[in-house]
Amino acid sequence: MNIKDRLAAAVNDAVKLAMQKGSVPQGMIQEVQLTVPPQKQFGDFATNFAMQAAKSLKCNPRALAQTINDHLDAPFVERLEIAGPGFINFFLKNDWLYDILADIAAQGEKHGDLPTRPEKIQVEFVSANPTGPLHVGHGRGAAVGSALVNVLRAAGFKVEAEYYINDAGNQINNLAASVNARYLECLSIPCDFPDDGYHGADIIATAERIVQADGDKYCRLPTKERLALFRELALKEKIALLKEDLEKFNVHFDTWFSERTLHENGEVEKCCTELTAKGYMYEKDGAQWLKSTAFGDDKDRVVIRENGIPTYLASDIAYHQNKFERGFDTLINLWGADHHGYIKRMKAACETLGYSGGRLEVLILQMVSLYRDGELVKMSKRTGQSVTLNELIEEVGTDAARFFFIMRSIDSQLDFDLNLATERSNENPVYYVQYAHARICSIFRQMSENGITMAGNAKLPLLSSECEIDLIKKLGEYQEEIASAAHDRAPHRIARYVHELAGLFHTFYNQCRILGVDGDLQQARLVLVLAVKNTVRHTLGILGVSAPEQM
RNA sequence: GACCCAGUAGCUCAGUCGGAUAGAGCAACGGCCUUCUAAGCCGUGGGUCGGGGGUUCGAAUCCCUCCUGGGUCGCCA
Repeated sequence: MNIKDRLAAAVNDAVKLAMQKGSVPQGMIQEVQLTVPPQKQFGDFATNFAMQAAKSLKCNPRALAQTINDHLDAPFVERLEIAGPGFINFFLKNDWLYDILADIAAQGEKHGDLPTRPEKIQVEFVSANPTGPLHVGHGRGAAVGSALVNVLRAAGFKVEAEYYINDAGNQINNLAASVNARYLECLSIPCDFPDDGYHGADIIATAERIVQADGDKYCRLPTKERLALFRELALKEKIALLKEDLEKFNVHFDTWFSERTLHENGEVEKCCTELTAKGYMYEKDGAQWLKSTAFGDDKDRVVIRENGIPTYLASDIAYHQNKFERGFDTLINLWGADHHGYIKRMKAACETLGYSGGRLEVLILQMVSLYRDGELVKMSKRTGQSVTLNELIEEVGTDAARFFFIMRSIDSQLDFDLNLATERSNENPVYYVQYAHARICSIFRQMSENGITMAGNAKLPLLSSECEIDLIKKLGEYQEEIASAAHDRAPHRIARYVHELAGLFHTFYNQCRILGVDGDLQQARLVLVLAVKNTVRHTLGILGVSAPEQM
């Protein structure tokens, strides 16, 4: 049991004992919550329990706190103070810190991996249409999504990362038509560019590649056949590029799920039949509608159009049924802010399928705006002027881009200033963290060079200066940080945590020498430094940022 | 008209299931390299937490209302 739980239990026992003795009125009491106080002068841990309990027990909070003090049996507590309106501040004997550090040292690189949990979670993210290159908005989704997957895994969940390939529907026909137009253009054959076509330079490149490989031979095909051929060709190429770009950005998917297979396997049809049988579908104006209002949606939604072609929602319903049937307890979808209006109907759709809407969590990621030379760079695919993820990576690097994307709460819009990220990259927080790691690696390199080895029975209580204590405390908070970041689906907390940890390390490094000090102290500090190194590596692993050994 | 997100230091943002004197980075100013990486450290200044009401012992946090910015309201995906 960790120190916090032991302390909470001790407080709880003290209250119960006091109740038995009649020192406080009998009654229901809430769980004892311990927090790390905002200031050191308030101790190692604090609780507002006395103020909370005073309400239900109808007694004076400070008096209750005093009674708890009188009945407390916790030898690891050095002293406590009753402060303000009734806070209880606990000052612990330092032993607990050395226990923590010894424990962390024993875990090695596993520090941060929490015990396995039974829950299976699927995280679906990016899922950009395979009609062109990823842009910076997708990049944010990719960075945050992959970090979320990593933090959930660290927290012990069984997690699968999935990319939903929208390889059916209108946009793919538009893709084919666009490639076709560029192809004919390459061959100087007059043709009109489709109204909804994609103007990106990558489409021209695709057409040029086709011309290079096969010349004008497709001109002789009937338009319909040519389009079908180009559709497959372009799709294959675009998906390959997506995979390549994402790998380069340190984003890996366990499953690439094709929308088309849902149609081909008859899952969309099966799903509609099922919903009709359940009475959640009805006909109106020649179309088939989902009665999504039955589960909180603002209006019912068309599933099968008047022309008999299923809507995007139809495949999405079948897709989510497919996900649930694969045995996931929870589905997490990471969507762009422009899709928030889609949440209600999707949750409603899950309900019609018989799955609680609560098992589908939709995280909304706010937009990214790109600035160059102080001016907003438009990211429209249609204009072909968009800055791609690839270009961003080339300019600022994967590490900086990922760290910046993840560092912020998903609820905040992101202004990405390219000039700042490139010209002044030395001021990036990611370097600050990586530098801490590189410094540590340097220490260990010199340790080896000087023939120093780690003994294994270090006298940890020698680590008694304030900066050492602070560092150990921070390390001790890591597991909880993982758990809460996973629980709240908030990977940005890990970025902040490691930044703070790196800061405490830099302070320590400037104040305390590690190599060349007294033998026992040197050993103890090496244990501490190794623990920091392992923890930094672990966090950077979650963030998908490299941990350089030299900078 | 409805819905979602945001509004906190000069700038970019944390903190939001109520807690103590609201934090960090950048920018500004002043110090620290004969010793493990100065991409670092130490110090200083900087705030009506968008406005107004309410609940509470206690509100940046909860409720109501208004204002501003962004996003969305399709038989597109």
